[in-house]
Amino acid sequence: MSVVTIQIGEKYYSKDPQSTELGRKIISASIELLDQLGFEEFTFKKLAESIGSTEASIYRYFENKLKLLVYLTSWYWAWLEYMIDYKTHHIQDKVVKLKEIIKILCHADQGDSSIDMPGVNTVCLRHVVVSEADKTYLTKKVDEINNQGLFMGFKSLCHKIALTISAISPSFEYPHAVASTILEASHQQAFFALHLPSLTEIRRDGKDSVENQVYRFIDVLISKLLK
Amino acid sequence: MSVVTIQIGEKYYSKDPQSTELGRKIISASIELLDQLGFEEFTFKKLAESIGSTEASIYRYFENKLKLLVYLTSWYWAWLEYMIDYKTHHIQDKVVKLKEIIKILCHADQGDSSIDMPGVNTVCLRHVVVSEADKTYLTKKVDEINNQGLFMGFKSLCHKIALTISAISPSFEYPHAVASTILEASHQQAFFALHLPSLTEIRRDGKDSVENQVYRFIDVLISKLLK
DNA sequence: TTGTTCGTAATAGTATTACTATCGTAATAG
DNA sequence: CTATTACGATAGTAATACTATTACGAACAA
Repeated sequence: MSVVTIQIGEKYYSKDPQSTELGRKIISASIELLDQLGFEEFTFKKLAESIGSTEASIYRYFENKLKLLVYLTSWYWAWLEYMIDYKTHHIQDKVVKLKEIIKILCHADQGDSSIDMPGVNTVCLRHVVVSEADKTYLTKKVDEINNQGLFMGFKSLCHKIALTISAISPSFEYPHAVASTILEASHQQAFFALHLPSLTEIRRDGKDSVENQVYRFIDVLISKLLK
Repeated sequence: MSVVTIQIGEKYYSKDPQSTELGRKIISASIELLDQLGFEEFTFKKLAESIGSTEASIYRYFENKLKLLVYLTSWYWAWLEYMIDYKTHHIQDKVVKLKEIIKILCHADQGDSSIDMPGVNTVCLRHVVVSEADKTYLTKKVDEINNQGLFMGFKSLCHKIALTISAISPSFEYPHAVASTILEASHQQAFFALHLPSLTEIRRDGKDSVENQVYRFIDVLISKLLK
């Protein structure tokens, strides 16, 4: 059990939420409130109430709720990438390595939570990312946010997966496209299993967990693709 | 060149927008305004101004802007499914048929727009669906909307694709999961090519159109998967 | 000790959004 | 000729997404 701090660059916030008690409360409370309410119903006023502070105080840390969501998702991507490095750096066989990466992406390795973060409920954060992360880029502000470099975390993770794909199959022409597709699919299929089950074969009431089923689906997909 | 009317069930609206002049203006204007502003900035007030009507009048047709978006996307799915039927019903070879379906999904067949709709700018609508369609289900209201049967169009399209996949590869265990994945990927990859190009190999400035490149990507994916 | 500065938080205010409710009138249907 | 519907106009409400101003408390200097 190790404790790790994930640093998020200063361009994500107006004031570093990790630097003060109030800031850390904002982060942990916002994760739980976003999970409960969803992004649309979530407001800084409700967040302020839940931690006994005020709206204006929260605006000192984050410009608006979209920026806060971008911060949280970036934290999540950085955390995933850290776990991938930590758990796969020793693996020589590239095929085995990719399988392990997919397992981490799908959270199919929940059991051995060898990395824990103080003040961050990673289970809640995962729910938030599954349901809300796409909203960070499905907005007219994409280009603006992208120009500020705030999608670096996602790009970096995608590139890491793409590199492993290329190592297995150097002639394959779509490593990044496949990487971004499986990243998105790992969330979508889990979401569909819970809310729109006729869109997937993954079942919430099976003997196996949704996470494991999603892992096996993506594993089949990748295995056949790179054969 | 044929003219077709796509019927949308009455559970989608308070008053049928196809039944009046104002209703049809609401539909065509909302597609262009959603394309311009994005879902977040889009309001019924702005829509009313753009067609010289009032907010209250629009509320007579749609409960809220999410329901309007659900209506528009359902229309889009129904239109895609109609085109698939129209263009592939005669194809015997299931592999060829699936390729044709994918071509239609990716809009790689834009050239021969043999089906046109009066009052619906299908190019704009496609943009809106690519950028906004996920928001119809990425909300806390998913289950409510789903219980009202408003995702039927998407499910039906997904099922049609899944059936073709099963016809090619009867033992394959994830036909629906693959169908929903490629449906989503066909939008995402096009979006990434325009806004986050480092997430994909698809390029907007290539010799080939984005649509054609997306088609070839998904075709490679499916071909290797079902071999 | 007193005063100044500084960061932070609470108060209050604004423009906009997402509706709802009521009323009047023109067109239309029976 | 009457009853309905369709629509526009007006008004109003609660909440949202912010912003500007003020008040407070600790730290440091004179």
